[in-house]
Amino acid sequence: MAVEGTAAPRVTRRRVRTRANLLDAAFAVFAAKGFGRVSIEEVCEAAGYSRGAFYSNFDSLDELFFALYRQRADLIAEQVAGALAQDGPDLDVQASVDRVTEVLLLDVDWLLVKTDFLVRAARAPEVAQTLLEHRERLRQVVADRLARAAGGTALPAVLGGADGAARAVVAAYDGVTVQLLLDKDVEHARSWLKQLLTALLTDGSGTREQ
Amino acid sequence: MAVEGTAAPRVTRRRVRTRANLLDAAFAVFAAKGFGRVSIEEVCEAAGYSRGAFYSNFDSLDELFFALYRQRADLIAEQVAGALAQDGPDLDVQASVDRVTEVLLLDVDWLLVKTDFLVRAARAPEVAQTLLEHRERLRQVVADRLARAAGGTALPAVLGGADGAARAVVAAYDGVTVQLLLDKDVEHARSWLKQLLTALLTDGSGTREQ
DNA sequence: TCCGTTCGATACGCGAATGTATCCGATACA
DNA sequence: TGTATCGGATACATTCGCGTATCGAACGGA
Repeated sequence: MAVEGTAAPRVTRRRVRTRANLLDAAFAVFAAKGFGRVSIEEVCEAAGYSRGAFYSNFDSLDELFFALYRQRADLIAEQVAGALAQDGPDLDVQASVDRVTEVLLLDVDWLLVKTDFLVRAARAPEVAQTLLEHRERLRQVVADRLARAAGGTALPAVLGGADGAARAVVAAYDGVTVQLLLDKDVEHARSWLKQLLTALLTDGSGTREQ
Repeated sequence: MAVEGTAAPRVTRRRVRTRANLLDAAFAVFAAKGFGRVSIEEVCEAAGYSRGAFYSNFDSLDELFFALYRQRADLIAEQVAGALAQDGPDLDVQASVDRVTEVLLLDVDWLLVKTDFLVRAARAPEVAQTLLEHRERLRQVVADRLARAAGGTALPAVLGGADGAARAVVAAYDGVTVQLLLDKDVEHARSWLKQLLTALLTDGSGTREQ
């Protein structure tokens, strides 16, 4: 027996597939042309449906975009958490940095879409809320990892503990992302992010120049 | 006698004013609604002109946006250069960090427009070129300043000299910008950027925690 | 002040994208 | 397998923004 309070909407199998297809197509189209330059029809065409299917599943392009972001953001969050959880409690930070870097700078298309979403969020507080929550989740995962490792490696006090350091990690990620979006050099971005994170999370004792 | 090779286009005074007004209005409208959601007519209305004036001065919204970006970006570049040049050759980095931070995080509207421009650049290589050049100019100014101060304060070697450090400064700026666009807390962003830059440009010797 | 040029306003036609209303085929369940 | 419901396609009206062509007024030089 369905335990739902309201009338059961009869969970159709086809609907789920269609919705997923629309989301996937939207991701590709948004990445290629940018959210601001995409019409509903383009998404439908890319997914192999007509506009009727779209309006049956979403109210507006904005709503689809929002759903798309949540879907992918959750996925990334899981991957990052996975990359950080899989090693022991007192392993070196360096290894974690490497693994997280691989995950964060895996897919340029995602960075493109994410930046589009940022632009939207910057002008819509309720959208910004979602993005902030996602970032907060990521930050928390990183902070936990750093706190666990704090026994082994010391953090620069200027940042204010594992919490501040985690914030710095996110900032570095965002900063490198910007450059990557312009020069499209993923490998360079990766190595540079590793470098940045290393500089931030370890102090430079014994290796300063001149 | 006009020394121009081609026929003199008779530099009208009114035209200059109109163009400037359109650019100013565009800045306000773009900041408020985002480039992707602005029509030519909206810009004209905000400036107090009709579409005829627009098409007499620009070929497309893209062209106006491009012109707008160049104008403002040059302005910022000058301000930053000024903030860094005004102190002596061997003054402490800290003072420069403070002054530059004030300039860079002065105007949220500019950050909004700049991010819109980034999104466009990410999908149009020729636009990206302009943005990269602007960033390169900024980076160079910072690198010069850091090189001058290198005698006084040591830089963490992980970043690879003044050049790498300058790159890191830009990345930190971009990273903090993202957060600022979401929470709109300019003061917090400023103090945090200072903190980040300090952590990046000085090593943590003697002040690490635990 | 007069005149030729330039600038910007107005009016028009056009195409694209939207949202809706309706219809037919697919699907789930008995 | 029959049937009621659901999902997506099609067709339509409408709105919106664009680009152009034309006209009157402002401007700058003599």
